[in-house]
Amino acid sequence: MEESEAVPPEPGPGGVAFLLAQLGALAAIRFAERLGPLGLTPAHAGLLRAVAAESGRSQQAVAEQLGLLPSRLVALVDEAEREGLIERRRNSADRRNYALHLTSAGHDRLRDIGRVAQQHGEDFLAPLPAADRAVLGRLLGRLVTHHGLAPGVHPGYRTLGRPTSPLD
Amino acid sequence: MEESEAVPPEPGPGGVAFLLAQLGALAAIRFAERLGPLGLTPAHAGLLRAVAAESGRSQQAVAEQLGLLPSRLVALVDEAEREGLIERRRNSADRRNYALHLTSAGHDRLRDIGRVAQQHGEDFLAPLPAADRAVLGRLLGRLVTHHGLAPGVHPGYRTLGRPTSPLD
DNA sequence: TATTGTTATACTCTATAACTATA
DNA sequence: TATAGTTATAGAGTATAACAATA
Repeated sequence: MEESEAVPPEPGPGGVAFLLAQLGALAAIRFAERLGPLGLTPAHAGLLRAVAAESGRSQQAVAEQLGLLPSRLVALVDEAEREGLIERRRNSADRRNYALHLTSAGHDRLRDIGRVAQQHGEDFLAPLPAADRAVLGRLLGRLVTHHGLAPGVHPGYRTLGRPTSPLD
Repeated sequence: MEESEAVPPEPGPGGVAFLLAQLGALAAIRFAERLGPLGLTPAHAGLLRAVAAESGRSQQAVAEQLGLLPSRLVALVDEAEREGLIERRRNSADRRNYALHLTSAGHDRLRDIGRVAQQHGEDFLAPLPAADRAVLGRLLGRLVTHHGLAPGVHPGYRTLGRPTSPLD
């Protein structure tokens, strides 16, 4: 009953999927902006989270979880290591690979990231009352499940917001 | 009642805003994949739509609407023109600028894009019954309005899926 | 020979600035 | 001099392949 026949000749992008894409991109941009002052990008945040979630994994393992190329992960780990957030520890059993660990500074930074993320979430959803936010969360959760998205992994940890005060 | 106190020490990205970012990125990727066989990127689609929405505008005007740099728009228009989808017409009054128009092939292509977009939307939201899709649409619509997103404009018409059969 | 991490290369987009031709 | 469009350049990501050390 909502859909009249007066659909315009030029196919509008008015679909819900397009709204999702718009808002998702905006949310990512805003989050990246908030991360900037911490000297981090979303990809760094994802890396710290992935390492914290399971310490001691190899770069390959983490790269695969995040959907990043190994060569890209090298650069991210380099930066995080230079900042003293992540440590590469040689595996004495198989010395080809490194075991990745967060430093204590890395854990601190991860807590900062958490605070930033929470504030971002609140602000971004501010226009919706709590009940609606919950409904939205459930609907999105169903889509996430259906599309097989991994819990903490953003498809495309690309750049989005080189830090104001870079990692180096 | 849902939120127990057992919130993990590692701040999860579990917020609704993160779900939005994940799904939005995925929706954009999937749309780009569907556009590939047409020899187009999402940015091309946005350009065709913008031109069709108001014929005869200058490149500057379109670039501003889409949030693209003028220099980037030049490349997009070049490609679309090479494909015979867009026409640059000299403005005889002020010969510094061009008036952009869709060709008839451009209109055809825009209809193809519309079909692709609609199918994409249906498939992406398939797991939700129609009533839920409507609810989701309303909630997202409120966020879009609140954040001042322009109707047909995706923040960041970046690459996402160079065509399988490129424009040149 | 296979694997982990690393480096090298090519391509594309972003961003800025310089350039041209008009005005 | 200011503006529309264009070109040039620097920086950063993606993707692929080659490479070193180790297994």
